[in-house]
Amino acid sequence: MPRPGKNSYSDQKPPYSYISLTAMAIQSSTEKMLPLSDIYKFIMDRFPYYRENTQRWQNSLRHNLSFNDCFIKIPRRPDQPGKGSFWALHPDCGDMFENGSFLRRRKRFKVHRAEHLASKNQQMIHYFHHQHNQTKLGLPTSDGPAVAGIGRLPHFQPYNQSSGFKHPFAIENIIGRDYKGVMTGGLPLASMMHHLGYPVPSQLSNMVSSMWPHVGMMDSMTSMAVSQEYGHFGVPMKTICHAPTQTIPAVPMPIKPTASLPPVSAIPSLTVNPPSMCSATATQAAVPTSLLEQSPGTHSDKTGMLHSVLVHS
DNA sequence: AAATGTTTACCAAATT
DNA sequence: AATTTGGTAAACATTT
Repeated sequence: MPRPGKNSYSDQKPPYSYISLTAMAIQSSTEKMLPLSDIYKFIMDRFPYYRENTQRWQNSLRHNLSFNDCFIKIPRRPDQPGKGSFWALHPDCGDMFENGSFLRRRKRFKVHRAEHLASKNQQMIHYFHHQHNQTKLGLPTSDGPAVAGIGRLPHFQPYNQSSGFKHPFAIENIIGRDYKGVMTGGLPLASMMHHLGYPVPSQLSNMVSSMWPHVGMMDSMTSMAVSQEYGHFGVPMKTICHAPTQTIPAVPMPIKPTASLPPVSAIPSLTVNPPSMCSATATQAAVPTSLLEQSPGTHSDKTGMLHSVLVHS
């Protein structure tokens, strides 16, 4: 078992799956969407482990991006030049890490076939772009720009979870669970960290705060404060679901231990699309290639979505 | 060309 | 034991 004193955890593989890492990156952005390159940056910035074998893990990451429905592509508007699209979390993916494990989800989020079609996709795109506008205009935002926005999609009916999703960090989700029955992957993060040799407060209260500093106080974090790097894995965790009643993608968020919660956009290396101009009306010139009817059961539905998105507006 | 995206296949580990 | 989920490799396709 690696000891905290050693070479620290830097070189250890973070206890996060590519899905959670990606979700973190996306959620950390003010726009709640990032181009691939920025997702890479985010990960490399805080997890030294990923500064190597880039070809390998980035390929895996890309694979995850297009393979999982929880990620959606948001096409760039003409005023947002650059390579590749933006990646965002599907508004309905809810809390993918409910079980407290960022390694393995309980269920894979899948968009029902019917959901792929329809204008919903366009609405989503609109939503994200709108969010972009608001951020740019410095409009009021509860806790950081688009934070509360993600789930505030009145038009998006959570097609799955019947009722509002449970706050992943609700205390019940932390202690009120019979871990015996929980899969290994569902090991509480704190336990996992401990197992990995990370300093983990023994008391629950501390555990909670260590896992979700935004809930508690960052102070207790200082002890765990990591080098100049970003914390060792689990360290600063943050969720963005502050609106219990809404369907908001909830993901862990490693926060930069240094400054007091500097918005990701403040991180130099993480240059989020600068709120540049954005015409409310995106005029995309895209040809609607067979967006709607794709062979049923095909995973290529996501592709169709993209196209459909561009079609209108 | 290089960066992005998509897909298929295999394998291992976790979960049921 | 059978399923699921996640990681990796690889072959392509698409876009910048």
